Amino acid sequence: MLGTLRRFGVSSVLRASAPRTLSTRWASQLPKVQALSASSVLTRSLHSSFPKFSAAVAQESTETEPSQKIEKFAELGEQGFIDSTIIKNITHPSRMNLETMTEVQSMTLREIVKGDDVLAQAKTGTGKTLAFLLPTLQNILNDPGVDVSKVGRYSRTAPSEIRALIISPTRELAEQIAVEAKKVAFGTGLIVQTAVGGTQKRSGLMKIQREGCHLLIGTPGRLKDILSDPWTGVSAPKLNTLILDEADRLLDQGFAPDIKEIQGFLPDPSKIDRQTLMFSATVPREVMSLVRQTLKPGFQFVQTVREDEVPTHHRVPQKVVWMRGLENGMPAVLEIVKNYQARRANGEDLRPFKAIVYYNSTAETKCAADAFNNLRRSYDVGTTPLGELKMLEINSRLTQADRTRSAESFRRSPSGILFSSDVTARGMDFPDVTHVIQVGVPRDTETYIHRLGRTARAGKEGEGWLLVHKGEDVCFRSRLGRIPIKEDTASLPAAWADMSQQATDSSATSETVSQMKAAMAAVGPTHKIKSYMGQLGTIIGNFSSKRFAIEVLNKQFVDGFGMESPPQIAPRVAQQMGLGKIPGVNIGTGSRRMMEENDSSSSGGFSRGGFSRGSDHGFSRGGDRGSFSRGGDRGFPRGDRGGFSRGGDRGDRRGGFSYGERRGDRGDRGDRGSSRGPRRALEGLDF
DNA sequence: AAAAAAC
Repeated sequence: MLGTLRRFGVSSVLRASAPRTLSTRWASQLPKVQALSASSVLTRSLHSSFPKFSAAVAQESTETEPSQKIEKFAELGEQGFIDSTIIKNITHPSRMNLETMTEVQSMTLREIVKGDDVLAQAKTGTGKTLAFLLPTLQNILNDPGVDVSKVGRYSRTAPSEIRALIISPTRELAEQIAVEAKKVAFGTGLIVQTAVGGTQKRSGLMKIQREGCHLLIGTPGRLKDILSDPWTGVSAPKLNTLILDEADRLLDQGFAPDIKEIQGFLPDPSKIDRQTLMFSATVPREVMSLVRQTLKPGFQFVQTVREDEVPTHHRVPQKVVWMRGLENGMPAVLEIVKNYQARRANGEDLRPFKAIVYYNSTAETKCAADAFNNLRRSYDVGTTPLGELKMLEINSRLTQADRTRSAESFRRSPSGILFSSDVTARGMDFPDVTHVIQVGVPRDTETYIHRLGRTARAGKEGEGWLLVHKGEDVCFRSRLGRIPIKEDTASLPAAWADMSQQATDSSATSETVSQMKAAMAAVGPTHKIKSYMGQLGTIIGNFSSKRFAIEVLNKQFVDGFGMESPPQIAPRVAQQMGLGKIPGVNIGTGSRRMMEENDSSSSGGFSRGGFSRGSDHGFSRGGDRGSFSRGGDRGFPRGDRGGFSRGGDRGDRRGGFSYGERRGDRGDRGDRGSSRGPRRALEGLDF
């Protein structure tokens, strides 16, 4: 277990009398406040798992000015505290061109150089990456065992010289961190390498073997792969620093086992003392016990987010718009674009429109990207406000090459729209994003916060939009009730248009709706079916009843996608989801066949409503991998899908009687009478 | 049937 790896750290004295059972291991320690340094900033040494601990330290003055001393990078060099080459890389105008440290950077620097374990929470876009890279690279330089000298132009570093490992939840984020690390390390002789999935394993390994490695950055799967394989020659016998970026994500259900396994491949911390660093903008209370088990007792908890504050930016106006139907989502997005472009054309001093549109499933991103591409083609490219916008798409079902291309293209582009799944939700730094638009209630509070954080970075402005079906208002309130989101009932009439009717007037909104309808009609039927099924999986519990949810999805399929009738759901799937007796559910196996036929005759055959055919590359191929459970349930007895449901949210348990019941929202509901307390803490403070 | 992440 994670905890055992940490038990022999610095505080082994404290550990000696601790009970060995997991549940009580840390509970015997007393709370202790170590530092409370600024009105808006907290640093604490955590020893406690006692609830209500935060009350003891909540003595900061309520309002304002960050009394934290402003620190310059240059001073760190003058003091001889940080290597002069590193400082030059950071400060030189032709390089990173940074002058002053951000709060999180200056609050964690000395702790990390000292060797303490640190959990740091700071808002999105405030320089967390540099906060852990700078001291970590300095620590490697300080290590007397590290030789950065060269023979000619060749490094003498071996692949077994890895001193620090950084784990990231996504490939693109790992690459982004590596780019920044190489900038900081330039000219120091320190070697930075990456290990992520979707790339040639062999060539990556050869590069590490040839050049050596001090700092390795990667994603869980590939790291596990190469560290567990003795043939790779890549090992980390001298590793003394482990960094979890987006730590709460890496410690949640999906990733924790991988992280645990990776820790098992690292040197025994009782033999080689290891520093562990965790960074994130969100630290929900659910992960705190895992944090405590993974960090040394007495670790520093640095927060630059005030206790009573939700970790979103006050700079970002956030709006929620209620939609009449799910089919109104795309017209509403189009209306946001048009409204903004009209204001720009009117002479308002606005930056070029650069937006990320988030969906909860990959298939939705595909449908939206295809539809907007259809629409864009119908404009005269480059001459109209919409035609000049680049339409891009990114999700995990694309090939890695396409993912990289989209991300790079969006990063470089001054304007455009990126239709994205949650691959880009965390950590990604696309410069100058003006809008973050989220369609549908995000799966949890943290997801909302991180997506929103793709805008208003590094002191810039931005705006946040959330488009939600009116029937999801209860779900919205329970999941996002504490976030300062304002209702906007005026800006987007397209969100409330009745799309079952052909518009008779000639208003701008009617035009927007009919344009979008035509563009959606031309999207391939396979994508529409997958979108329906994808949404089925994510939103059914958001509505007050399954019947209601099905009705809403069917309406989108017909009135929005322009399809004849709702897609067929396989009987077994329907039963699994407790949809067997729900009115409106179209039970049958026709959808699969339809998609397979459509996929195999790849160049169409379906009418595409006057638009040129959208490119199908990548998606349909990848789509076969996991969706629609082809062979996915082989080996499981019927009705037991091996941990498919998280427990408690399957409606079919009670013989299909599920009408009116609602899913538990992963415990963040507050009306369940559970012993977990009223709700999870956004700030991670009131644990 | 629903993000992500290894071949």
